[in-house]
Amino acid sequence: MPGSKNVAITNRLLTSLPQKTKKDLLPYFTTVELQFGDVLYEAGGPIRHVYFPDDCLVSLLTTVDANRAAEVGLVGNEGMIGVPVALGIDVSPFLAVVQGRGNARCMKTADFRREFRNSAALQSVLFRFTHLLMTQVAQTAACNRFHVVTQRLARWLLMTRDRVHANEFVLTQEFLARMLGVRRVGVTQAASALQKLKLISYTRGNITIIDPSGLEAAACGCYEAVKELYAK
Amino acid sequence: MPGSKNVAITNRLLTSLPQKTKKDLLPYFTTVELQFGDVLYEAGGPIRHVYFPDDCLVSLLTTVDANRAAEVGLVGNEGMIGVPVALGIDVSPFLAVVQGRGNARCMKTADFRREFRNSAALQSVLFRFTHLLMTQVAQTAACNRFHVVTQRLARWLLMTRDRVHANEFVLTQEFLARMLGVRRVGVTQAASALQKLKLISYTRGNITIIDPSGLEAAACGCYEAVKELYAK
DNA sequence: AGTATTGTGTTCGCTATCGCACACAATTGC
DNA sequence: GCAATTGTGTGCGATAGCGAACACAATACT
Repeated sequence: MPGSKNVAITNRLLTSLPQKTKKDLLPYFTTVELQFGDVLYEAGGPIRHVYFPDDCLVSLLTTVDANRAAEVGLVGNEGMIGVPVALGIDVSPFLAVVQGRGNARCMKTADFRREFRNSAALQSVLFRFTHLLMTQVAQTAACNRFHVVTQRLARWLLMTRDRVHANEFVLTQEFLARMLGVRRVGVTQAASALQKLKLISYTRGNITIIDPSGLEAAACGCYEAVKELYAK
Repeated sequence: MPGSKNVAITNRLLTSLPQKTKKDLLPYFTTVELQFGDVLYEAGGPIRHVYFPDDCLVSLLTTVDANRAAEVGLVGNEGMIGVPVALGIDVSPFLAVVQGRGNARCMKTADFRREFRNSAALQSVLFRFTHLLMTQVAQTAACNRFHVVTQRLARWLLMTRDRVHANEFVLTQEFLARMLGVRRVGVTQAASALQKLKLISYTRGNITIIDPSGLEAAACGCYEAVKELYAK
């Protein structure tokens, strides 16, 4: 944990806080650079720290057995990792894995809990985010039920785009398969279909969104449904 | 809303509250008898009241389009309908439909919000339930992804059993199909398979669980995973 | 009693996805 | 520079679930 404290905070939950609240919190934060694949919480494991992403991206996965898991939530700088703490719980139901490397503000759970109790502003912001996350998870449940891989892949790419604020990101089909809970081959086929439509292009370990609005059309309505809620 | 105020409260969130908190709340409650099919909230609609089921059962559905929806949560007397209110939101992301008739305690959202602010005990209990609901929804997302209809049906029957505290309930395959987000025929086949295994039996509009533990074995692990969490 | 409605069972062809296996290309490490 | 590893493409048969259509049984209506 390098002591680089003077980098600007871009996490939107934090920036939306009143100055005073932010000042109170700052002393407890450390800045960490999260790496691709870092596991922040195991499923059913303790929540020792909470994280506010600045420019990294974290996936929340629910596991059904040893080698099967599906992403149920995706959190970037619009949110926080460790929502259960806001609800008084310090065990994570999810496996939280870093999907896009970058910085995050990190705080010990105990410190956060104490500050949280004392700040109505912080509570308000976090409860709102908790609600959004719940909605996102629920939409994913329905989406998993009804939509085909190509649509879900398109949705996933768009969600990621919104959170990393870039049209290009580094990830393998193998990884995508894990997130979507499908075979790697399924991703190859879906991605290849999207590429044929000139919506995306990809090379080894790298995907670029060429036509965002076209991709939206190829995605299921779940993307827009959730996006609209986040917009508020 | 008949003024039958002197029926014993059996909702477990309410019974777990300290006497004083309960006393404070009571004046604001009315007892309502919810009927099968009653819509408590539309998806995206206002939350005008919150409900604490005594012996009714409510399904939370996420819709993906006009005629497709899937159940993402099931709430009986262990919970509350209107969780977003605890998070400061008064719009429901879910369609909330009464699935099993019975009584519930009902309170105006505004009254509840006020009492909620003033009671740490109430907050604690409800935040814990919010967390459980989040977990349940997430498990459903993964379950929808990986498990076959027969397993999901078994899971659903067991979850319902736990919430109505009975082995027999009134519901049609058509209804089950809506909840699980599959064709009615899919339910017929799954139910018929379970019946052949002597785990359940059913007649027109009526299902009986014959062998609960056998049914657990036929269900996916999602059932137990969530049940264990609720047990605490 | 007779009719309409509702609930359940069955069949048909079709598609998405699965699991598996193998080929090949690009990158990494020595 | 060569071998090992990693990422992607393709083909195979199998299967779960889909949409649609139809048959029949039980209940409700009048």
